[in-house]
Amino acid sequence: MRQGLDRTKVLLAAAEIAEAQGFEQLTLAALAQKLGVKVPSLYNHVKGLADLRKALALMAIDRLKSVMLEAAAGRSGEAAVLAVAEAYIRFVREHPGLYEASLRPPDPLDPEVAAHSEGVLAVVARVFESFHLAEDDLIHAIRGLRSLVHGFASIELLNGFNLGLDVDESVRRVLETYLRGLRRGDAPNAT
Amino acid sequence: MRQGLDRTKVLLAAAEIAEAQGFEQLTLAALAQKLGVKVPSLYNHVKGLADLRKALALMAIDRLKSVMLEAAAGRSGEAAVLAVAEAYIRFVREHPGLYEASLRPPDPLDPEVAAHSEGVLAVVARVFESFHLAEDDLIHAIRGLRSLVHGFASIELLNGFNLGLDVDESVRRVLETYLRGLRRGDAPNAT
DNA sequence: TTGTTTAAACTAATTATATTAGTTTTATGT
DNA sequence: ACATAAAACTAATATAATTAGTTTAAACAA
Repeated sequence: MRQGLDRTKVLLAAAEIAEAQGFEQLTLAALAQKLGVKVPSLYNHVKGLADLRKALALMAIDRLKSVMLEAAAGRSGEAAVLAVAEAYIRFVREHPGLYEASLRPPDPLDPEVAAHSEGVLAVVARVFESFHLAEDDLIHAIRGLRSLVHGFASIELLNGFNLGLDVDESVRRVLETYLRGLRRGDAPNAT
Repeated sequence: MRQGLDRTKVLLAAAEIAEAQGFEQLTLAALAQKLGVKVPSLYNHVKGLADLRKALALMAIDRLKSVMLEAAAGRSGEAAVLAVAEAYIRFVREHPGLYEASLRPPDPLDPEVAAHSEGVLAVVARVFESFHLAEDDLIHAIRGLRSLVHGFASIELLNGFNLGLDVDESVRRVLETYLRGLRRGDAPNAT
């Protein structure tokens, strides 16, 4: 039976499975069933599971970049940093399966994956522009913000925050704390 | 042929595979081969792959807690926080396979896993004691430090820091920035 | 020492997944 | 109407996990 599939439809269906059932549950078997097709037919559209996962990672990275860009639009300074960070965390909450796909491409060193990731980094760098940091300070600051946001989102994803305290409040506080530290000491401390 | 295996030997061999070849490569097939035994024989010692992964997660969490405790010994205040955070990051660098095992137990909500994780949290809480934070502030501060440290270590693990700048320097800077922010504003900002 | 018991290992079979090779079918365009 | 190319198929292979049931060897008791 002809289903009229193409690579895009396959990828969208894969994303739906990852979203609804988790990244681990995305198998070619599940995907073929969802599309009403036998497993080998998928090979007409993707080269295999690895190719599928890589494509999904690229899609996820691009979507993340989009929501970050939207959050940054029309804002500057600390407000922009906060908005971007919160958009990132919201994305992970709303699309846990996709986010996991973005973190686990078959080969993290793949140049194409790296290039798309750079795009996300560029947004962060842009948002820090108005801070007028020295080149090295800027890089350290970006690494810190990335760590904070990725770390927070990942722990939330793994159900790591067991205590009852409001998580959104934590996001705000933690970001404020980091920005406060940045504000009063972008130069390294003499130790 | 009798190999004289027991659960402990099986777990240690599993840890070695995870360390040397990565968490994903830890299969019952690889483990059986390493131990000179057929796959089904492993079922005399572990209930299956899920049980093996859970046991490995518990082992990893406990070892992480140990290195954190050692780092905290004899220190207090910010020095203790820094030492614990750096020990955490060092552990992830030296034992990436085990760390990944600690992050991906078959069921993250399993009570036993949760209990061991609490142990790690308790170390962080202890190290923050001398900061004399209000209860809520303490929880937010812990969440922030965890996010920062876990985020940094994970990104490093995924080869996410592509730029050439020294990563150890980043660790120091980022932690200092966070602590500085904490120092000058443990009460929430009026917004 | 001999015999019994138990745990450790085995063989055999089942299920699920991914992959490759080679074939049929169907839509499209000449 | 026919040729082509893409999309789907069947069949077969390989790897992994798991379960059931059997053999074997070590440990212990009579």
